[in-house]
Amino acid sequence: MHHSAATLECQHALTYYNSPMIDDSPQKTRRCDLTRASILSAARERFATDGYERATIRAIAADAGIDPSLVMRYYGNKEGLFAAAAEFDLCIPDLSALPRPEVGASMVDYFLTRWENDESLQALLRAAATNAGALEQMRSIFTRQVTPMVAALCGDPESAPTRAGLISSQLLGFALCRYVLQLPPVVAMPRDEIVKWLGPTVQRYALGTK
Amino acid sequence: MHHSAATLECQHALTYYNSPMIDDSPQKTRRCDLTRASILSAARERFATDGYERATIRAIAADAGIDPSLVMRYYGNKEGLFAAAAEFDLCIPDLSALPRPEVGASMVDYFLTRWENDESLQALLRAAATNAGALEQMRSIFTRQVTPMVAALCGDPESAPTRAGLISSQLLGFALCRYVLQLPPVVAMPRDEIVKWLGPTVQRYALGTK
DNA sequence: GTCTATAATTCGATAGAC
DNA sequence: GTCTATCGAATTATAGAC
Repeated sequence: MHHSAATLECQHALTYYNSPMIDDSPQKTRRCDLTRASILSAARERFATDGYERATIRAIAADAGIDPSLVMRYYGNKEGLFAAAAEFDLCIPDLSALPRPEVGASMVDYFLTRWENDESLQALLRAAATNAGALEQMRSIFTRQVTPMVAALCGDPESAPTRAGLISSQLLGFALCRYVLQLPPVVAMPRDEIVKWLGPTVQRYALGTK
Repeated sequence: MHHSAATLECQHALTYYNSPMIDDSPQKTRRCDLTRASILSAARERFATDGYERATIRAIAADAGIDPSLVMRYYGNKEGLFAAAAEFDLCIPDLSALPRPEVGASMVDYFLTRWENDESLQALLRAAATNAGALEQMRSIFTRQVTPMVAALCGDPESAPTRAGLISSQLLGFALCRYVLQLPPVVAMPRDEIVKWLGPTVQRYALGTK
């Protein structure tokens, strides 16, 4: 589902459009919020399917059923819109409590779920090929979320970045082939088969040796 | 629309400037050919670094030191130019003669060399995120070159497409992280270490079991 | 063969009415 | 708050001079 970026932006809007003295505790959903949410939703879909350059503000506004100038009003410019649409947290769960031999399969399973339920990731991957902001965001997620997770798992701060890079190469590569390139046999693979094939690979990258 | 008039234009020019009776076997390099070559070279570089949309014909022409309209004359339109710049053959060598346990490492080693010496591949990967033609070309390479190679290797026509998909996911994913996303630890990995980590993975995808 | 000039679109962004 | 109208810039692509 759609995460926290919308909420953050809305809070910003609330503090701006409401006098500091007014208490808006009843969480009233205003038309403004609906508009903002529909823009973000349409933006995620367009960015995910078309990439950064081909996703036009006009098309996004049309999908959201509003005027293009509203997009500019709420998000400043196209970069700002993309940043809001692609902002998200991997929310990596704590895997260190799991039995060691299961971490590989668990990671694959978790990332598959994440990919299928969040268009932001696809938008980010597609856009990273051409857009500098998207690229920086992918690097940031890798450094601040994936690498620490792997470090906590393998307990070796020295090899953790390399291991995180290897894991990312396999998981991102699979997502690339399945969701972006849509190679037929990769699209056709059932979920349990994916876990059986990729699980041991990720397991070795995370905890094994060369 | 302007179909594949690119090659047609060239042949037209050749038959026009050479009398049908004249034999030009000594491979005389004409100015026309140099121009075409410099355009292609500049196009590969731009498409590889900027992706399809951001690589403009103007910039490519400027890099090649010629007029933008010449690009149109030789390649018809932007799609035609990209097709010409990204067209290539993986030239996969015959690995079936190798000792079985070495095929994984050999494949990784071969693809690494290919990636580092041919900008077309990077151009194709970057462009595939947004351009339909590039996407179709990647699928074509997968179906007509990678899958047959894997089939010949594992001897099982049924599992070959899936195995080819898995191998592609790892190799393309690594290229994505190293050349496009440029994740620091992945960029820093020395070549022998890459082979040691990815070799067994590819080996298992090609010949092993789940 | 190469270049000049420009047509024809398209898009991001702004100003302002209501 | 939302929409109309439009500007300015960038791009692909064409026509034609030399």
